[in-house]
Amino acid sequence: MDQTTDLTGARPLPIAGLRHERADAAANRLRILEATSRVLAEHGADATTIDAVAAAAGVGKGTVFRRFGDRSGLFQALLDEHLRTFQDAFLFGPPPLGPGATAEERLAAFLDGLVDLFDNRLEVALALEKDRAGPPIGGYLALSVHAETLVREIAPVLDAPVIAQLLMNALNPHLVRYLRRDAAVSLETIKASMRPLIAGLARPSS
Amino acid sequence: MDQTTDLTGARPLPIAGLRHERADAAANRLRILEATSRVLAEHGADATTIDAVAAAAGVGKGTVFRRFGDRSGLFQALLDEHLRTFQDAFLFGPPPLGPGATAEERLAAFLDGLVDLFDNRLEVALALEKDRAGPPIGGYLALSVHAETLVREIAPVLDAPVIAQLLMNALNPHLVRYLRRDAAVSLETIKASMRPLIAGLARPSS
DNA sequence: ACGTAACCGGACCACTGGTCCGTATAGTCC
DNA sequence: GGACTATACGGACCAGTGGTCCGGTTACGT
Repeated sequence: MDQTTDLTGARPLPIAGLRHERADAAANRLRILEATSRVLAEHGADATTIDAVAAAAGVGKGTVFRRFGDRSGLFQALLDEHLRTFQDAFLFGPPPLGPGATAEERLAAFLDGLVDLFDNRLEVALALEKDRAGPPIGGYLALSVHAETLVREIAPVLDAPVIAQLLMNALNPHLVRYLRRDAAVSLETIKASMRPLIAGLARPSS
Repeated sequence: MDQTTDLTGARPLPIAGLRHERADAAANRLRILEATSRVLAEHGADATTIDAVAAAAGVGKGTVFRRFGDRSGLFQALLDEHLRTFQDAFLFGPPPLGPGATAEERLAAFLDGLVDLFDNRLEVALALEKDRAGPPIGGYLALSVHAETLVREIAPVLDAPVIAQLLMNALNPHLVRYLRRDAAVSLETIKASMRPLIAGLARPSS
């Protein structure tokens, strides 16, 4: 995906067909992403409007849209940064998340990681959730594919894509927030509660 | 909850403390609910704004808000009508949904029913989803409680409320729409894919 | 130094949920 | 039937939001 390695994490351009991204444009992208993080952390997902982000970044709102296309694109870009770390971990990292453990262990670790991710980056995930409508997009897609692969490996006979979707859907940011904040459920409990859901995959269904 | 039996299904008043609901008011509530159904069916959840509903009902938009409080309240009232049937079925109806089957069979039937419900009343569910933020409300609450009871019965040792939430979350209207419409997955496949998720509840986790 | 393609800012637009209040009317009591 | 009042009605109005547009600015290759 990246053709030029860039320590800042900025990708060449979200919109294709252009040669260079001007230095000021790149700088603004960074400022915007950073401002988004800040506003999310300080004021929460609901208060993080594009206007607020633009103001915090000291930039016109037109600039935000030009850089990221639309609201969804902004949060996707931000979340993708975090997702990339997670992705590396489950693709190339040490077991049980990475290769080297059984598929079932890996799936459990993957879902645990997803819980942690939502807990850490709750506001970003919530903000993104607001316009997401069903189909997994952006960084989520890679996660889906991974989950699907693991499910298929555990239970070749079952309909892996659907089960993977169901499992990933069970954990959504809104629910994590509710359980953690309002129901005072610990992360460990949430993770432990996911286990029985995958425990039934291995045995052939009756 | 209902203190006066009313064949039309209209409840006394959404807002407490008042004696009678005037006849014109009751009639308007019905017209609004009916118009909402129609608009949802014809134009989809996204296009179903309060203005559109009010216009379709031949009523001022103020009337809609007075009757139902806010957007969420309108769709909740509409969905609750449908949920009530489902509720009766799993509380008092014949097995496997109603009492008389094992808890595991009942849970499976319950989730199947939820899939059917989302499939039948997809647009209402989607419209409601738009403002719902985490905690189950209105009619959903009763469903949660039921699911929780069944889970507890199957696996007394596990954290039933959390697992119940996870299971119900796995099935959300957005996902059902995506699977059905874009991924061309059959209802049967979705239902079948939920089975392995509950299959693991019974056995003590390792 | 210059020309141009790329970029910027913020005024502007369309649309939405929600409020408000002057007017109309159902229901009741005489 | 008439009058009185709580209740309800309608739609103009408001504030907030995502997204567009374009005149003016600036980076950067030549």
